[in-house]
Amino acid sequence: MIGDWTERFQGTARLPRAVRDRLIKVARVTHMSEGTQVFGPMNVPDSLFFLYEGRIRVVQRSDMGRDIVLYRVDAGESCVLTTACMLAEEAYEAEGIAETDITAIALPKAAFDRLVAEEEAFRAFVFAAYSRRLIDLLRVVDDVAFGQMDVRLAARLLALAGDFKEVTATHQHLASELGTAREVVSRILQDFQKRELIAQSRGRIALLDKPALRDIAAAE
Amino acid sequence: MIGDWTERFQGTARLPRAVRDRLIKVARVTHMSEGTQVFGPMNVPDSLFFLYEGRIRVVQRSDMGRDIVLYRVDAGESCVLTTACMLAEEAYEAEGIAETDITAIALPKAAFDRLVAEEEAFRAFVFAAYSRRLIDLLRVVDDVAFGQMDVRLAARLLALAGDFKEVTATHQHLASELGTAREVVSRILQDFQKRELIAQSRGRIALLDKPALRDIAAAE
DNA sequence: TGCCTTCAGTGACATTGTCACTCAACATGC
DNA sequence: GCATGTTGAGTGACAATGTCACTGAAGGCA
Repeated sequence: MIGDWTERFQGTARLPRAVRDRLIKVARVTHMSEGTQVFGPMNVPDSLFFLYEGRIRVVQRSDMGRDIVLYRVDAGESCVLTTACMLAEEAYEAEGIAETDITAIALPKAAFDRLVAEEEAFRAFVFAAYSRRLIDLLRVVDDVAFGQMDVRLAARLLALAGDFKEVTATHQHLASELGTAREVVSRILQDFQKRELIAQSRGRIALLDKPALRDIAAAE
Repeated sequence: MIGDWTERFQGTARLPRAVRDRLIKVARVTHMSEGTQVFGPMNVPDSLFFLYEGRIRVVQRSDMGRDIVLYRVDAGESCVLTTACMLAEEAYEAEGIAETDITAIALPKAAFDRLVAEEEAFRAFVFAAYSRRLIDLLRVVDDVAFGQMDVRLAARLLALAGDFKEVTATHQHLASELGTAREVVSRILQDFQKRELIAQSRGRIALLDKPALRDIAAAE
């Protein structure tokens, strides 16, 4: 059942069967439950993680209470920040939190090294993963440095909602997504509510007018 | 004279002579003068750059006039953002600008691939470079999202001054370093001046009290 | 029903960003 | 020297965002 995990991997670099088979041999499958800290400053892994099932949220945490979500690792992707940390052996402050129950595949460093050396497809996959995260972070920098908060909030609501019409999140959660304060989120949501773009109840936000929200989010 | 370039490379992964010799064979040496755009959205390189001499400033540019410096590439380092871009083939908005005259070594993609496959030291070097930049970007996100402007400005002044007592930069330049507006920099520098931490003249800032500035910068 | 915890709303204020200017410092040509 | 143009810096008013100290509402539970 784990045998087909590589088929889930996205991006330009799908791994062929031969690579997949080699991976399976050396990998250890691990499970973690929702809310677990997968990695963090105090919790540096000695293996490289590939996510088979579930989702990880990677968060930058400030000395004060504020957080900001850097990106999410979905099933089929690799979490290169752990790799980065392992290889650079530098301090960093980001932490990864299991947003659902997860199944991950841990690849010991030596095995990783050998695969990178010997399998071109694997190499391409790893580099693509790195590149993707670098570009994700560029996006975050752009948003935080130059983006307006209402724009960012509208975009985040739409992203969190997906195909649904409702988001289950407190104002505090949304603030921690965007790296701002709860009061700021409250203010902007009030405004959205007055304009009848959303309806609020405790812990839930109904998106009444997605097209209008998309307009706001597009002003980026 | 270029033969010893690998010796300059920093970090955990210095390249041994064998790797170095292979590199020299396939690399093309290029020169660019100060102010040239080394790479950018409209100017995607087809090779991987290793900087032999000089410095490159990597800047994120917003749709409005504002900029922010992401990091600098010094002699002996590699510019992985170009790599990232090449491999991911995704759009990005950052651009690299030669801050001095530079000498770079361009490695065609095929040669890069072969070296990564065959030379463990080179592989380690490349991964370390990626990791370093990821961590640099985490730092930028942290600064922009949670840092106070006076703290960031004090830190940047000290960094730009190095061992000297004076910084040659306009308020606009400093604003573009930090991703803020000129007026904000002016205000804060006024304050520093009133407190006799600096002295200003057109285009130059003398750091009168570095220890005090360091105190301010340390409040990060 | 009466507490208790968590979530959301509010007003005052500080910091930062934006806009529309003015003035000062240098460069250049006469 | 002087007139003029260009660039760098200062200023005040205002908007957006962040911080603080609250209040009150919603839901859980004994």
